[in-house]
Amino acid sequence: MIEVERNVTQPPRSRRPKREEVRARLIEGAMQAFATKGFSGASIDYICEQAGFSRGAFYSNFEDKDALFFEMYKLRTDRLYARLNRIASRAQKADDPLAFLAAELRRPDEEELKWDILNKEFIVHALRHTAARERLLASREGSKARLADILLTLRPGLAETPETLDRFCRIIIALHEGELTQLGVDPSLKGQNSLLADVATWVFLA
Amino acid sequence: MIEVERNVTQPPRSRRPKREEVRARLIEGAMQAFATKGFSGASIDYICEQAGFSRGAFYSNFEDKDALFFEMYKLRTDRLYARLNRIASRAQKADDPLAFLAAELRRPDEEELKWDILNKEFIVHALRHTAARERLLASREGSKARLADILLTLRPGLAETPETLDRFCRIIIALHEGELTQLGVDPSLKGQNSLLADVATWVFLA
DNA sequence: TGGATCCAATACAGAATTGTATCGAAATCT
DNA sequence: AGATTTCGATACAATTCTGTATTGGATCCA
Repeated sequence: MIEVERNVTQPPRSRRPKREEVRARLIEGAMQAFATKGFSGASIDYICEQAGFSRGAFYSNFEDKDALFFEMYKLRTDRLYARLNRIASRAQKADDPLAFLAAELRRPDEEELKWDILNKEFIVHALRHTAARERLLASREGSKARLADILLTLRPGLAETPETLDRFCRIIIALHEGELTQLGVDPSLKGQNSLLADVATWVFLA
Repeated sequence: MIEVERNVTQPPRSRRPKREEVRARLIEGAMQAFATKGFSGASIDYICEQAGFSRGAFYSNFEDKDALFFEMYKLRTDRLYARLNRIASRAQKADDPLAFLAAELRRPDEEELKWDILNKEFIVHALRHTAARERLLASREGSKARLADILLTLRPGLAETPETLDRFCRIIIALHEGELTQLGVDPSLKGQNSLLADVATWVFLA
């Protein structure tokens, strides 16, 4: 085997990734690994392989697999929040904000479906570990609050009945997650309309 | 150590459990094990421990962990079907069949919540393994069909629009599963009314 | 430039897990 | 009863996984 010659003219561009990048790539690799093998099924070795590092990098950056799992979930949550905020700001300007919201929440990106596996993975994990469950609960309460904000911009009247508002949020979340499950199990449903949209129109009519 | 004396008068009652019982107890133990540790997290050793047998019993009765997992899920499905059939027959006689159905589906038995973990566990597993996904899909189509039967006894008119009927079923399932998730993550919700009931009344009003 | 520091890679020990081979007691058959 | 079959328990070998200790090259600083 002949070694590929290095480009000598170029400055010795940092051949070692920054620590932050190593962390980020490990988290990315963990997403991949957990999505394909599940939390317990993904060995630390396998995660590192996905990320292109050795276990040394892992143990230098994380306490153990749990820690990495939590960081991964946190990242996922941050992105979800960002997305919700984006939707909120755009929904205000939309012609029919309601339809816009339903369509937007539905959008079954491949990316979204992959994340949904991670979401479910974290949920089953949380159902077994109290610490994780409390984190999950807090995170979900955060999402719900953001969703409530969105609803309030659409129907300001709901502010008077926080009880009902909360119920609406829970219904939307339940429908959304339930629909994602169905889509995951039966990909042929992708073409259909969103269940959420159906119910939303009915409910708001009533 | 002094050996405990045996009761000599009693007939030598069969000291070895029947094969069928061994199988059943292993499956029961697997439910326990998968619910507490997850599929990959539950070692065969641990499963056998829960069931009170050694690995010899396991390998004598099942090919591997996957096989046991499928059998367990099958059992779960059978029980769910039985429950749905029971609900169906009782719903027909109820004063307000609709409310009855919602209340019945909701009922957050401890047992039901524990099964829900197994359900989710199987779902995440199925999202990763095509063979499992197809089994799961078939099983869920079965449940949906049974649910459709129930709805038809309540609203015979729906038979004319199978499209809508299917949609109703999917909505109910999505709401139900979504609500179980919320209950699992936040047990303090147990006191509240069923989301399903709310939506059901609204929808059927419309 | 030279030394100190950082940090991912590697080596290693210990534990856990899986699957198979074997054993022996119990059940069944003749 | 004696022989045979059944089947769960045990022993064992091979593999995998985890966590720690060590190493060596890259980076930073003076």
